[in-house]
Amino acid sequence: MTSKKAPTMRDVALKAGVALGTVSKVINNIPVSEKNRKKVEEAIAELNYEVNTYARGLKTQKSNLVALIIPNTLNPFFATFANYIESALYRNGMKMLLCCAGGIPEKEEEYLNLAMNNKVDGVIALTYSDIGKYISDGFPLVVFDRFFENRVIPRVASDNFAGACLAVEKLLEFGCKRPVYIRFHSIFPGESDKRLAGYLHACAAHGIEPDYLNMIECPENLALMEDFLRQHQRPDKELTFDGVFAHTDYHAFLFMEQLRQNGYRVPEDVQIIGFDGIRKFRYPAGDLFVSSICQPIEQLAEKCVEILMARCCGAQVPPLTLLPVQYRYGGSTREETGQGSVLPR
Amino acid sequence: MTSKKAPTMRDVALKAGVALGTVSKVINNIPVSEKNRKKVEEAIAELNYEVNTYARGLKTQKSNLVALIIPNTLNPFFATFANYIESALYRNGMKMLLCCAGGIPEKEEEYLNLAMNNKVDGVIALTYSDIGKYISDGFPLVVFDRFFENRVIPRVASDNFAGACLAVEKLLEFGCKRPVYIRFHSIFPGESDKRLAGYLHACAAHGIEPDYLNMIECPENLALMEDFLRQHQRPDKELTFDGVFAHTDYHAFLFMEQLRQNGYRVPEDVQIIGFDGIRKFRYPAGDLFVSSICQPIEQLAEKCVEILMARCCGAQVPPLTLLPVQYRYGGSTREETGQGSVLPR
DNA sequence: CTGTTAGCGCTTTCAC
DNA sequence: GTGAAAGCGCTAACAG
Repeated sequence: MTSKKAPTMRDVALKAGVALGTVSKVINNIPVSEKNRKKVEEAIAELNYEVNTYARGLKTQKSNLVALIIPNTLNPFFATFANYIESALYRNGMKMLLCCAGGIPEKEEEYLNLAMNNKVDGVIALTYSDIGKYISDGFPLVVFDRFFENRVIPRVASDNFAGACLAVEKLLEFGCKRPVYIRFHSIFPGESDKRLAGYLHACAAHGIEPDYLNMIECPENLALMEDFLRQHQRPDKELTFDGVFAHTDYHAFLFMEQLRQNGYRVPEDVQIIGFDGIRKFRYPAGDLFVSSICQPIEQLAEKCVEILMARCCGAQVPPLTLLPVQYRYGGSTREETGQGSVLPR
Repeated sequence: MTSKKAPTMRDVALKAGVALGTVSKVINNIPVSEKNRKKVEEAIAELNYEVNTYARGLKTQKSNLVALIIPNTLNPFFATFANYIESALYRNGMKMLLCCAGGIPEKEEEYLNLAMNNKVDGVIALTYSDIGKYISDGFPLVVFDRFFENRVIPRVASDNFAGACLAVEKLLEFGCKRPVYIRFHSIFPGESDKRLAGYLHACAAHGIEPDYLNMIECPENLALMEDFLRQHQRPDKELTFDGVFAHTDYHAFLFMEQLRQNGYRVPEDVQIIGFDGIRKFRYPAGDLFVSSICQPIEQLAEKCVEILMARCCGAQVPPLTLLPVQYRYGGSTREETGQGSVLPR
């Protein structure tokens, strides 16, 4: 089967006793007499014919391929995002080329080039590197979270500002008096930077003195958290804070472990809320690691695809689309109704 | 940039003042006079020329594309596998088309068809459905774990038999007297079925009466574990087992939680070893959920790609390749040297 | 509605 | 070495 040469449109035309163009029309759903359509369809079935994508692509300059650039799929957030991007693309008749660029700028550039040269119809990027310089306006690209100066690239993100406000408000609602923020941010500007603004805004709104760790994400995360902890211990070991909003679930989890190792109880002594909504073992059925402001990963992915499709059709698309986040209980807060892993819908 | 038509080989030839074929030769590294090569290379650089993959594919019937079929990337094992497949393919100059088939047999079939019709150069599949009937021998396919009757498809898997033996031996080494096995298997035959044989073998070798739960993976996992627990409680609530080898880390984790909810301590009262080596938040840096027999996911992925590449070159490849697994401490055993998340290398 | 035909951009003969 | 030319399989434009 593999060894034999695949049948071409010409073979189908011959077998059906019609012209090449007629076969093409049948395949592309262009009106053809019922009689001929039947004949062609039969011939196609008999020969097990399938269109050759190269020949078609050469002609149409369309591939029905979209490249997704993410750092990796080792991180469950990226992996989940990729999963839903693939689903959404598939529903749109597209296939996904996955690029795990993980810190290799040339690899990102290469995939961007694929789009430049019409090998893929578009690119969706969730990337932490300086992608901006490679692309021109009008390029079929949609980015998640990241902001590129002087570039008009449609962006999709969660409402990070509202999410941070929500985190603070939930902590207060559950009895915290002094919520702090532990931030480990990327060096690249993006929507997630607004978590800080949201935290500050919520503090101001509730008359709370803001207090936060503000560091660039680095391998010394743990040591920095340790320092932060020490600096907030009174001589009697009591902490000067009773609530933590962490930049991500990962940081929330690390800090929770650190607090527990130091003899503090979570959520009894300190309540913690993370950001992202990462699950144990499997999204979305698994339990959260910590109580969290959950990003609507599936909807974010769908929105990226929707916007890319619109863009490819030449439609006007909004420069920034923000999707709402949601608080969910995950064991690190004192909310007693807790239903950690209940599905979103 | 995107709006302008991409330069073709003809443009390069014109600019360089050579023939079309000469440009082609330069691009494909076929000997050409130094003078002409220079001219062509300059023209390419100036025009920012890139070969058109469709035209090339139409001619050569090669795409440098490989499809990876997995159920999804929501599960960290699959996601990690996909990540390393992508890396390995990239090192081989290939790009990865990702198909999350998740229970949609038609989707798998469709991607398999891509290979049938030379749209992709090969397929790697980690799938739990009846893929066997769609493929013929000689097809450029490599599968992970799964076994297809009457088909000669190269397979790659972990050494599940040895892994199960190792689990039992580790439990015994750490002081267990009665290790049981909790198995939730797929309905499709594969190498992971050999975990049962391994468990039985190890029991026999150490004069232990085997005792195991043997169920098909289903939504009632938890209830079945609950039943198992009840059936192994003496009237005084003491358990008739003191060690558990679980089919996967996920099942190990669920059972550990259930034991704890029932007042048993892990690892003090019961020690548990899972299978897979799933990490919290991120492979391989994150902590294990439980002590585990870890599959060498990266090496497995690399081996799949290596075999596929060999296969594509028409080389003879082994029908089954088994890679060694490794025990790692993850908190659910009484090994005291415990260094849970130390990297494999 | 149907059949014919001209390329899409490339690789690969084949003479030179 | 090099250049000319024949397609790869398809779509789309055109004449019938």
